[in-house]
Amino acid sequence: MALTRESSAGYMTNWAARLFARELERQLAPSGIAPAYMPVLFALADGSALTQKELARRAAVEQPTMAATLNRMERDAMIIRTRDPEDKRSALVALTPLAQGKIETVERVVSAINELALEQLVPDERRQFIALLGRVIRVLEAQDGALGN
Amino acid sequence: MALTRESSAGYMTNWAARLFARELERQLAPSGIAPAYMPVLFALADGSALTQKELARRAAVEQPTMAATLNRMERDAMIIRTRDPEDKRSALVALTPLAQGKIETVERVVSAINELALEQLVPDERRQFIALLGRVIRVLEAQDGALGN
DNA sequence: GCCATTTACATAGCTTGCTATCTAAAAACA
DNA sequence: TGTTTTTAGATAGCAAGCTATGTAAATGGC
Repeated sequence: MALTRESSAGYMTNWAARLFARELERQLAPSGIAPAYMPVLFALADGSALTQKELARRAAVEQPTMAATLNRMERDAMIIRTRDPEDKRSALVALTPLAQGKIETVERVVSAINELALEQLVPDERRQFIALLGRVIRVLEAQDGALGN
Repeated sequence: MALTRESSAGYMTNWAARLFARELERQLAPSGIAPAYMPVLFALADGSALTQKELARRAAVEQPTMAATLNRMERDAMIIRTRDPEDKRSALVALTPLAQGKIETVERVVSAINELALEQLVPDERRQFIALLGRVIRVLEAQDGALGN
């Protein structure tokens, strides 16, 4: 079978992800929230404080990626890092009131974009889409875990 | 309804795309081909020469992104740019024999990764997955086109 | 024929991802 | 106790995406 971009799951997934990111960035811009801040925002929304390592795990990104994201969030006054007295290597990250105050807006934006993206799909197809993505992710995660890191 | 990453189409799509990219990079590394080179490789595989603008359109990336990709490909001796005598603003891009010689390998790698990613899905589900991605892309592209550029 | 507009590309600057590698603290163990 | 190993983060360096903006060539009116 012909290998066209339209029939390559990887190419299509990358393409869709870039379109999601563009739209998200556009809609989040006024709030001062960048897309990469979102997993951190949601993880700490309940007022808890977590380590960088735990945040990286939840966002499914590598440690240096999370370090850079937290640096930008700190610059933008979205988080504060406090040295962990129990373990001097690590810091506990918590949201500032500024960030707390933006969570609802972010949730609305995310819902709106998901709604837009899926607007041509009936409820059953939406569930299917999410479920299929989940199954693809599980396979690729297993592969990723199998070789190193 | 709860807004968890597992139920956000955007988050899941981004996650899947990153996993695809990691695996692709790993498997393409020995060949010296970076993932972003692929759309260029396939567009020029027949020996034709295209402008940067046309390559950007086919890869669905912005012009400066394609410019940077072509710079890296030139550095890696994958393409040659020849000034277009008809239009002194533009250059025609063609693959070098080095790049031509890698196309088959790249095709094999792409097929293998798509096969891996979809290995848990039956043929019908695979078609569904690609089709749903296509419909999501179409909606987001329309939105993107509607506001500027 | 000349000026205004459009077009093709270049460049600057930023985000978000990655790998590889370093440092310092904590934990394990001999 | 002292040494080795593991763990948490930091840092360097690169890829690949984006927007905004600049420049030079081509095009389109008038």
